[in-house]
Amino acid sequence: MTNRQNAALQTKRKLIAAALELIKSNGFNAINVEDITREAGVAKGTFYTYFKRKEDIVLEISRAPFAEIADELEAMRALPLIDKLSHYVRRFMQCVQFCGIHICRQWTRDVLDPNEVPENKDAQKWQYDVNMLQNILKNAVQNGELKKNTPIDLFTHILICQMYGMMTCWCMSDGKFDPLDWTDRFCAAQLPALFGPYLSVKK
Amino acid sequence: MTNRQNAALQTKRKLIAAALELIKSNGFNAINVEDITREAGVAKGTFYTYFKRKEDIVLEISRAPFAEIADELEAMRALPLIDKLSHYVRRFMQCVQFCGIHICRQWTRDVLDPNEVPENKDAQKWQYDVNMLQNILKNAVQNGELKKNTPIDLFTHILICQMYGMMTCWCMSDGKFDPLDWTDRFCAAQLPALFGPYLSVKK
Amino acid sequence: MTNRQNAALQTKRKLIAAALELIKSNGFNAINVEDITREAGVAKGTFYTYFKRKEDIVLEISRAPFAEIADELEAMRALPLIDKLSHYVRRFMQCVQFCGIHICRQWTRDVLDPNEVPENKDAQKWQYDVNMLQNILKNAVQNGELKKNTPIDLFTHILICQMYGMMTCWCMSDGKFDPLDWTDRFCAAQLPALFGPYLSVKK
Amino acid sequence: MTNRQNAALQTKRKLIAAALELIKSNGFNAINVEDITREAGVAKGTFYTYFKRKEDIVLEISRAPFAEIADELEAMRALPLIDKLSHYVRRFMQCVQFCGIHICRQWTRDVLDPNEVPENKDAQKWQYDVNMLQNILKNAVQNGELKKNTPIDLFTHILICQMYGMMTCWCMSDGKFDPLDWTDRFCAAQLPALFGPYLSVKK
DNA sequence: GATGAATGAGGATTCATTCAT
DNA sequence: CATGAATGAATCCTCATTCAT
Repeated sequence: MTNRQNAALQTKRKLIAAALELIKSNGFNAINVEDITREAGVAKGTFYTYFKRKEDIVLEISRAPFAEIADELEAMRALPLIDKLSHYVRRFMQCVQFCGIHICRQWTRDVLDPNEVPENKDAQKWQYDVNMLQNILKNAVQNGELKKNTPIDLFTHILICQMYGMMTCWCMSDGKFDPLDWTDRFCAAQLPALFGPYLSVKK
Repeated sequence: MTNRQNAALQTKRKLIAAALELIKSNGFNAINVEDITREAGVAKGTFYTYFKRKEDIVLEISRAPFAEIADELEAMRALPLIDKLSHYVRRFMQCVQFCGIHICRQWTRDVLDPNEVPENKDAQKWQYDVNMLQNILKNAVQNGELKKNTPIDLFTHILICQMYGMMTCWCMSDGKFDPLDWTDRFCAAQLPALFGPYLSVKK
Repeated sequence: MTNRQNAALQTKRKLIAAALELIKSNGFNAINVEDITREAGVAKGTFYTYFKRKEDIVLEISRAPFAEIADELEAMRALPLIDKLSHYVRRFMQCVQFCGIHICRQWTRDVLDPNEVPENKDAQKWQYDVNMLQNILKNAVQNGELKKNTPIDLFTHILICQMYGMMTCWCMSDGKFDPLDWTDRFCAAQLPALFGPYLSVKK
Repeated sequence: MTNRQNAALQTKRKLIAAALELIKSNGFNAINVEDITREAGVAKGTFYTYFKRKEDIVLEISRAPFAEIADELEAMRALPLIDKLSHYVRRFMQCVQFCGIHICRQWTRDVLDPNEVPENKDAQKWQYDVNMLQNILKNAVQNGELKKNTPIDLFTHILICQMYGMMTCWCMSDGKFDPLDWTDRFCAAQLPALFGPYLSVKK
């Protein structure tokens, strides 16, 4: 990578970091592009060197934290399924909290100009999360931890709804609903009940 | 009711009906107050006779359909708890679909001017839904259908999260996730597993 | 007309008058909508109550002066054709000068958003001018002043080109070419030469 | 010419060709410098190696085609004046059509920053065309084809206006007015009528 | 209660141009 | 000569809201 390319990468990172802080504190609508560039220490126009629209930086912000989860799962192969799922859900909700209410709210925003955004970005995030969860369960079936007749699709969607539901409750309850608090209770109450009948007997 | 009052009520209904259709089709941000009044056949200023702010009509839109659910529950007292809950969840998701993605998205919107809106309206809706569900369970305990040690609070929040989660999946999956379809599967899979241990034995 | 309608009309007139002066002095691109409204003594947004786009006021500006010419022609029925044409050309060029170089230049501007402007406004002005000239000649044939075999279409276009050509020379010569000065010389040199063979012999 | 000079010349030609096509298709305002360089296959900054301002490429585009006309006139010395003029006018209008409506419109544009453009470029083009036409007539007087009392100045301006007028009609009629079509009719109708009295008798 | 002209704050976005590499 | 990241000026237009009629 040349020096120039490196400098450009740094500029983009500064913009993302600045946007994360500002949106967490004030909300997406309450800040403008100039706020972001001022905080990042670059000129206003520089924003548009890296992002086509103001909205585009939101997805960029949440990409890095969630990407870490995937890495961690690799390291947890040996753990029992229930623990692995608990960990995944907990980490997911941590990322949600890290991003903050305002960024989560933004995920469900109107897609402003569907004509110019052929691939629906919201759908992308949803599909990405569905896939990751599905893989965890598929692997569990493959390595014999779960029985072959486990309804993977159903369980995947139950868990996704639970996670997105906690996020939405957090956003709509104005903070009354603490997602990390409930995450543990939900996992303890539901995961054994749901997966119990499909766990292979360990010797 | 005088003629004038009646005419006023009609005007308000025309505005709500116009707004529902326009927001469902185009999204809240994509339409303006003039669009609504034009569709309703009244002058722009008339909107502000009935709503203090543009945002206020959103809650008004969703009020009526959800209010019907409460009425129906009255009529279902005799049903077994699982059936009652299944019915409630299904009806809730029907209302969600009736309101449309754009209005659901609006529920999680930033509160634009917190100074002027002392009571957080988003929280109100969330609290309203929590309360209704909680009452169903409390009644079940009171009439002996559920054991006294039933973790009502936990179950209430699990169900609320499931419903809001389905709604959010619907919004974020761009239609791929069919909420009514999954509602039935979720109820069939989860309600017996969760509540089974706490149901009183019927003689 | 009610008082409110009357007040609205006055507002529109103030905007047109302000725009004429500002564009004549500085050019269309050099001024912005706020300049116009400030000069007219109204709020910025008021401009858009009367004009959909900034460009739209240009045609409005030139409408009134050219409309006067049509009225005057009525009053000149009795004059000989050559005099009538001379008068028309001269009055046309006076209107051109009245509007100023900047507004004339604007007539040939790119139509910014053809999708939203179904009827090409530039073509409208050109067609309007062609029609008026054509009518003068047609009437001359009808009342016997011109022979029936007069090539009306050719003469109409020659004259239109001459007038628009003087206008363009004025715009492109940066003032060196004086349109009114040349108008008289052109009329004196060309009108008799062109129309002479087709004028009916007077007794 | 060194290799480097040659490469530079090629780059400039690519830019001019790219700009011609893009402006013809979309108009000067609708394209930006990056469009031109992308089409030409060079970097954005390269544009400014060859042109001081975006506007400057417009005159460069039209220079080559019109320069050809001057060369052709040399070769037509022997032709009778009327034929020579007909040819000139026709070739001029061909160049106008070759450049396209958008570039012609650009010729009458506002001079954006008069302070930095001491010599008015629009005036230059107009003066250039006036001079060329004037020379044709002056030569005709010198070689005896036209009488000494021929009003050269008047005829020059009549013809210039006719040519610029056809161009403007073309631009303003949105294509309805076909300049080449009318060129022939105008020349046939006007040139003999105007110049007839001043042509020297040939033996 | 209805009207609709007037208000004016508000911000994303474009893009010509520069200049260090 | 070529590059392309960075600059930052420039402004049109929208639209929620008010209020005199």
